Amino acid sequence: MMSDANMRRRSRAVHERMVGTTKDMRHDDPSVEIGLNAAIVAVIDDAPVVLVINDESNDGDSLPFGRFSPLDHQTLEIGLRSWVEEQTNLGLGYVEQLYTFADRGRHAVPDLKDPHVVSIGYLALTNADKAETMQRGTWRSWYQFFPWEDWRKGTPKILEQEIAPRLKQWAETHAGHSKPSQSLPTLERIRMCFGLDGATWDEEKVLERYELLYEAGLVEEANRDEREAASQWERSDRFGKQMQFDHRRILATAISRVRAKIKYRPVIFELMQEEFTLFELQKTVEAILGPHLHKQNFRRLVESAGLVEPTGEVRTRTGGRPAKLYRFRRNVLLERPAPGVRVKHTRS
Amino acid sequence: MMSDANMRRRSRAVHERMVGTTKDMRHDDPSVEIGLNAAIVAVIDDAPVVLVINDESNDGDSLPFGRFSPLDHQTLEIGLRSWVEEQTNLGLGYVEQLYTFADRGRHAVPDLKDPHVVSIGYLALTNADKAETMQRGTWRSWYQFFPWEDWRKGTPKILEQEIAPRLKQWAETHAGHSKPSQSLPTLERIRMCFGLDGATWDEEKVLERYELLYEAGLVEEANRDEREAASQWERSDRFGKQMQFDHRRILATAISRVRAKIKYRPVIFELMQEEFTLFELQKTVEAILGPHLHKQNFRRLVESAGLVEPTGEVRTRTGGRPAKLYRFRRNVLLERPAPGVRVKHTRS
DNA sequence: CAGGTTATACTCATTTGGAGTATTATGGGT
DNA sequence: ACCCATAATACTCCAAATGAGTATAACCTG
Repeated sequence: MMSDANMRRRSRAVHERMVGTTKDMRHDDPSVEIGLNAAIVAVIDDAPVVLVINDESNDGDSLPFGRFSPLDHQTLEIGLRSWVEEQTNLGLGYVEQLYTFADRGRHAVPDLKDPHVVSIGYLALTNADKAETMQRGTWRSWYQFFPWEDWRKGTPKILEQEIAPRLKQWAETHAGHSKPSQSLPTLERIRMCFGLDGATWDEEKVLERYELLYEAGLVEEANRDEREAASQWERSDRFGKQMQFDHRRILATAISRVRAKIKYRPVIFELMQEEFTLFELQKTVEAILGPHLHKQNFRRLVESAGLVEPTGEVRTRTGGRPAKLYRFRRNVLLERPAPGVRVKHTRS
Repeated sequence: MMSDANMRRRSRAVHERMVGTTKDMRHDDPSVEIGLNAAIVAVIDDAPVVLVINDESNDGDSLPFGRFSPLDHQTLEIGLRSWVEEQTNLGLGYVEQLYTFADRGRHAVPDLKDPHVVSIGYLALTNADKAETMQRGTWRSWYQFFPWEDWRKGTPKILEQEIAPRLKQWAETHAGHSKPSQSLPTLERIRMCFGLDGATWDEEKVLERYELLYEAGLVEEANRDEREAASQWERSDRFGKQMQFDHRRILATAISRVRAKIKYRPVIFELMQEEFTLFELQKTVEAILGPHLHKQNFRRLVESAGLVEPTGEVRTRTGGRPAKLYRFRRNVLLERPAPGVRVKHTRS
């Protein structure tokens, strides 16, 4: 138990310790601001979409973002929910923290008189129902920002035609320039990230792929941040639409996270309406992961895992035999340690 | 491409946007400080240990922590590595961000004139070799802070004797008081978290368990933070040694993360020395997860996954037949999409 | 009511994973 | 030198999980 006096003493101790550890540091730091950014994801008409704020700026869309004020909100997440609701009239259900960035010169404003921003990325999942009440902003397919992630019509053309050759060229010209922290030779990293030359495509490596393209200077943001001469590149969406600040990186992190998470937690149901057919569920999983699932086995998987239960109703006009409707069995949480849609890909 | 003028314009836009979204917020916020906290983990003599700073304070040990200064360090991680090295003379290998907390009244200092602290937790892994060069701080078994996580000698006594009855009692007296965000009834949460009444123990739920004990007021930090009357509890380590601030929560997050991660990424080798026997490897995995592995199957798993290769040498004086030495095959990273020690528990 | 279409059920071969038995190579005592 | 406790390693067995089909059922359209 701690008295107020003790409390205060502790508080001083904190300060001394923290300053003590930074004796070589400058003390006239500009104040730091906390920025919250949300990648709000839904699946609409079998397409994975993210909520973006259209901007007149020519740096592209941004994710909804705002400042966190410690005096107004008890926790980061409460702050996030509050201003998202305020801005877009969209109540968030599932929310999860992604990552905190504070890179200087990457997303912070270079003018030192401006406050330094530490930005905390969040992932939120919602469903088409709730999405309808949304006011500001636009739902945009996330493949507009990451066209190479879209395997719905087979291997994306951009991969072999643009990305692979350009990355390899870059790797050769910059041989040995790879950071020491990167233990893998650049060519191998490229191969692994993009599943080239027989390596398997790992749909979870969204962030790694974006970072690689960034390093290679292929995404618009890299040039922007480098402030290189305007001549080198025409502004182009060839490698996906750009976004403001480091928002495309945050979105990449978000996609990586959802793709990984639906495999071991039943978060996929955050994206579904209350009742759904198994095929609708499959389509939603495929929208997130890529369309590689075997229909019959998917049914078996979901049913035997006890993730769903039939409502008794059916959905007609499916084009064929009517489909039974199901709902999420919230009780799985009580039975299984880590229930998720543990899909593995088919070969074909 | 962006001119400097554009850059500046963008910078203003940022400011307006961010202020715009916070119109109802107070603007005299105290400046915010960024605190970095590191849970530096190793395995020494088959025990999982964490580096703590001994403190004269009666709030217990703390994790190494320091302030992040955006002007001195390019990124958060660079800042972290820099002061850890400075303070402990320990070079960090594997480092991974855990979570960012900014809860008011929980780890922040309550006096508003003190700066608000946003604390970012990191996990770092190192091995006994490197650990020797360490200067300040002490290696302490993490089970001192979480005795109920220690299943090395069967089900921990504290679980059935102390935790289960007290939690259930708490759940009954506080029926219906559970937060709306928690959809599960409290009793069910307790059951799931601690594997009671037939539920399976999930070694990854370290954070959930700690949070539950915190909510129930059983861990020392809860009383400290609540500033309740000193009479209710004698200061006691019954539910694990306390730590300063929210460091025990950060450590819980770290343990959860390592326990999950070794299953799908080969991070276990960060904790090993260069050469090791398969049994040493198993002991290390067990130190992290709990000792539930079947020796023969563990070998099969590790070898068939191609995670290791024999060095050709053997280790004698094992007490029996000499054991072959192995080293980590870094090439697995090039072959398998997500290699890790995918252990599942045995029944017995 | 035929034919197209989708849902659902069922089969089969293979792989994976848990559990146990058998064999081999040391070191320590006698 | 030999016995044996001990640990390492090899091998077997069976059951469950998984990938990939084929077969059947129930709707809609014309």
